[in-house]
Amino acid sequence: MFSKTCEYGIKAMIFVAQKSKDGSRVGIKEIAKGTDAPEHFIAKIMQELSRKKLVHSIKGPNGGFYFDKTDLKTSLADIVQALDGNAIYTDCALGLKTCNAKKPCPVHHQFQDIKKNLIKMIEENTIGDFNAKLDSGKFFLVN
Amino acid sequence: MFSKTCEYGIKAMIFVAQKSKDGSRVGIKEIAKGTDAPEHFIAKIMQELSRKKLVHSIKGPNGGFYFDKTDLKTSLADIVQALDGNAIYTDCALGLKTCNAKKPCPVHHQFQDIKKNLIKMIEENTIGDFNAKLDSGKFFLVN
DNA sequence: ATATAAAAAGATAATAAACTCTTTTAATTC
DNA sequence: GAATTAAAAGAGTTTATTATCTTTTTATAT
Repeated sequence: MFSKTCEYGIKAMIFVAQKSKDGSRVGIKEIAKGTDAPEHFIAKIMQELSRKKLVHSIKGPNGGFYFDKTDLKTSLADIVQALDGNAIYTDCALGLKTCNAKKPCPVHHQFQDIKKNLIKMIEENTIGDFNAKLDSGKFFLVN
Repeated sequence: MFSKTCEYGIKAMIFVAQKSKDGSRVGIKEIAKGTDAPEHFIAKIMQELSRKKLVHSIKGPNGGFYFDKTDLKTSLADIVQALDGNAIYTDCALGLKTCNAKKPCPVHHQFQDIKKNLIKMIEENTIGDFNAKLDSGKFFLVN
């Protein structure tokens, strides 16, 4: 469904949001451990998300990544777009460049329904929404 | 959503089904042109689909790929599974190995809904279903 | 100021996916 | 049965993704 980059990105964002509830910051090593992701790879991903202002960071001792209140409104769609681009919005299931309602590929209409649901879902779910859920201890970021 | 392999595979299967309605066979070159896919690559894909009996083929002059009546009942899901495996059935959106209803990742429930719809759709749509639709001239395999 | 901590940036390496080329095998037609 | 046609199989190349390593910059604390 998503690239590894995106999978790690979503996990990391949820992890950081969770940890930064009390205002503390999270370092790359802690994120890597907490989400079972390769340290240097997740570093690149967080850099990118930071550059795009979906998360904040400060350098130096006691530095790290953190969420501010607006960051909590970041949706899954924002993260997916930042890391995987908008292929999910635009791309035809069969890879046709100009597939649309007027000139549809044979599976266009079937997939439009699915994609509509998927897009709605990732746009409606924000990172903030997951905070409360995770507190219950009923959800997991590593196995 | 799917790999290139799978995109080409679905297009090729629809194309062959279409062309073999009157009992004729379609060669790799014709498939490649008709679906705008790299010739040698689509050859590999058809080989694999043929090995898995989702389409039939015979060698030599007047040979090529063709559908018999049971082949028409092949669903999109069959093709996806043959080429991309069953990741779409089993894989967690965040890449967790043992993510399930009992031990869900934070986005598990959201994605289960989407996946359920997607799987239902690809299982219900067969290649045969597209034949009639394509005859109308309202659908396209190349742009 | 100096040492230290941590992210940012740049460069490189490994793996997998996508694509191509060549040879072999099977079937057909003459 | 020789020539031809077309898929099957095997091997190889290119490109993209994933992952790692090294250096630089920025901030903090002592």
